Amino acid sequence: MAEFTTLEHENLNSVVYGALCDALMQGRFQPGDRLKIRDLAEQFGTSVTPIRDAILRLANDEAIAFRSPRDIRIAGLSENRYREIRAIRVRLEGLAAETAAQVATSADIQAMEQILLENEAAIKDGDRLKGTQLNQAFHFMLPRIAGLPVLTTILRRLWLQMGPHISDAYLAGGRAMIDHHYPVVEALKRHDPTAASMAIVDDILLGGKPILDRIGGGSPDAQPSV
Amino acid sequence: MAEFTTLEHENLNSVVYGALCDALMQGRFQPGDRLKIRDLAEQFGTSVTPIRDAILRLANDEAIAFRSPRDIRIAGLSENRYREIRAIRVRLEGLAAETAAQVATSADIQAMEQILLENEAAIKDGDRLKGTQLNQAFHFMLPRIAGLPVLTTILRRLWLQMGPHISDAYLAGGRAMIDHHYPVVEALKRHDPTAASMAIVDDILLGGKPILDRIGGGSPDAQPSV
DNA sequence: ACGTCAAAAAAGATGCATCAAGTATCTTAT
DNA sequence: ATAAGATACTTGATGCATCTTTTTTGACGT
Repeated sequence: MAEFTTLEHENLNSVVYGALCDALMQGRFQPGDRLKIRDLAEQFGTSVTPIRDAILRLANDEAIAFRSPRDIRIAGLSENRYREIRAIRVRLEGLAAETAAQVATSADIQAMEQILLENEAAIKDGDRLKGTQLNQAFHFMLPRIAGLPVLTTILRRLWLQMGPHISDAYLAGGRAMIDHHYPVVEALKRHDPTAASMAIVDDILLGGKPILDRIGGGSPDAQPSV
Repeated sequence: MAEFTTLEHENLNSVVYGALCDALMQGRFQPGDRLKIRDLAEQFGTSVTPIRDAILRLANDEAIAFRSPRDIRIAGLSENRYREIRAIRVRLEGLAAETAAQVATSADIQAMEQILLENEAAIKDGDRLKGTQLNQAFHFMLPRIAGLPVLTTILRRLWLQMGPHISDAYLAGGRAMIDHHYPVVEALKRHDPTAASMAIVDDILLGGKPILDRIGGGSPDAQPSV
């Protein structure tokens, strides 16, 4: 029974949701920023209904929070919560990398190398926005190659929560973000699941260090769960 | 700045969402069942707005799908998708079990044993609904003990998708579901993270076998990702 | 200047009317 | 009797009015 192909009916609410997701992932919102339904409705040129729909979905994603009944804001991110998200990403992106290493085609690998190339250019140009986008594109390539749509959705949601918190810390890390990407591609080339997993874990933990430093006090990773 | 306590403003939409979530988790919907906003509005005694809000959230959770522009139905679950969900659960509940084993108090363990006790009784009574609920309660206890709220949310969403598909298969497995729970508690008692993780993985893979048999053809687990 | 409090403005929640598009039913001609 | 076309109905999407509560603002007193 069943197996519905999720054909996206481009509702207005989906359009608004997509636009807000992009904005969140690109760091165009700051934590604590307030969202007003009527203001957004005016910006998007719609009534308040599709905006409310999109806001509700984002709240369901825990990307935005209702601080009080009439106060919608970009959600905060405590150090503990960020550590939890990181631990989850380690497990899930590890799974994605393992699976991807087993099934990656040469076209897949070429696509990843293309992203790395463009990412280098973005870093050289100091294009913060493009760098952020390409970093995300790299990470989302793994579950896509692995053919894991559920995992992709989960990661997208986690990134929605991280988005407003990584923008400032991104450039602070310099090349730290992209340096760890090369071993991932190498492992995929060799079809080595274990190496691919270890490489992406390194990227999450080491490359993500500046983010943690910004959110928390930058204390050593004493947490057992990694 | 930041760190908003997610205080649930008991909106009507939250009430409806919670009720529908419960219904889904308890297997009170069948895959392909159609949902009608106006009908639900009448059942809940509200206008259509809070119902739409709740439906939209469930669609965002991918628990329900819009088959066509005016046709809302309980989502289907392909064998591949179920396998993916299972692989994700293995990783995430494994993480939860490891962490829980490190921090579990005697009160935590007592609570888990209490669930097992009630679950035994439910099986003896042939109370399918209660058995399903207690099985879920057991699984959600681990991330709760571990103090991993993000992980809890992810698992809840996965269960929302599985709910309509496990009800029938539950009793078919007989005691298979609860048998694998005891080693988990034993591992928690010994504060043995590895054993706890392995035990819960066993439960997911072996205890969940009848579900896979029902959804797919019950073919051997040839998939690499487990 | 600063804090307090009340009036005014704002804002999300809810309900409802209407729209467009699909579905079912009925009519009518063959 | 059947099938094609027309009509009526269903249904989610969208827009909007209103309600209640919150938030803001500004006057006032200290």
